[in-house]
Amino acid sequence: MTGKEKVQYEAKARILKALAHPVRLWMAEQLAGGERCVCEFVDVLDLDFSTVSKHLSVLKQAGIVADDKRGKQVFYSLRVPCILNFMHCVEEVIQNNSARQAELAK
Amino acid sequence: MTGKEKVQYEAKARILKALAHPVRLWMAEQLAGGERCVCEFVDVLDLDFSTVSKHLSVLKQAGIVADDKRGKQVFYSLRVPCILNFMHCVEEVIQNNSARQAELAK
DNA sequence: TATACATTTGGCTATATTGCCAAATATAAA
DNA sequence: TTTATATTTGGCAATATAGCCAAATGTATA
Repeated sequence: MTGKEKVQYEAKARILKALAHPVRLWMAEQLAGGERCVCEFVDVLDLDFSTVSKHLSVLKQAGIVADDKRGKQVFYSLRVPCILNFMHCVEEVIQNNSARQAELAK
Repeated sequence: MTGKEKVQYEAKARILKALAHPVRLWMAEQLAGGERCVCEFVDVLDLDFSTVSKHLSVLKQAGIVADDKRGKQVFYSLRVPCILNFMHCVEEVIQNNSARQAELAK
């Protein structure tokens, strides 16, 4: 792995890492259905307001979501919908894993 | 987020997390070109043998790669090539981020 | 059998992440 | 202007991750 490659893969990994948390992943998928304000997530997520805000901040830093302040609220939206295509693949991995588990159990 | 959803998103996040490291991401892409033994990665990666082995173990646990012991060597291969499709999207995020940075700098 | 080679495992330290609380900030309403 | 609401920020403790070393395991070769 060359020095240039290293930098590139660190950048890619940063983006994956931003998505690699159950709450952030769920939020990203929710945003595919349209923008949401922080409070809407807090209502559903049984997490501290500050925790939700920080998760969204991680997604924002990574460039995955955009924020838009309107009045007292901040609305977040998905900047890169292609993110979601990947989820099919992740689900495929999970299914393969289950199938293999079942095979081993036989 | 319901209890069932929570479990599902934890599973998805585990898979993303396995990929969310520059070395593991790079190795996964390398494996798209065909199987490699641990020592081949060690030669290129300036990391301890045990570190490389553990990274591959993380990918294996996640179901992303398969291992095959032949003689003294263990060969790893990519179980789920669709993983790589996602990289285009990640690169798109990176490009958007650069473009936005450039716009802000103006 | 003894030895060398390829890999994994256990253990340790350093660092990063998560989530809560309290405090700060910003904006609208009274 | 005071107050309430929405959000962010700073800081802390608990937990997870990364990478090294040393030791254990498994397999081929001498």
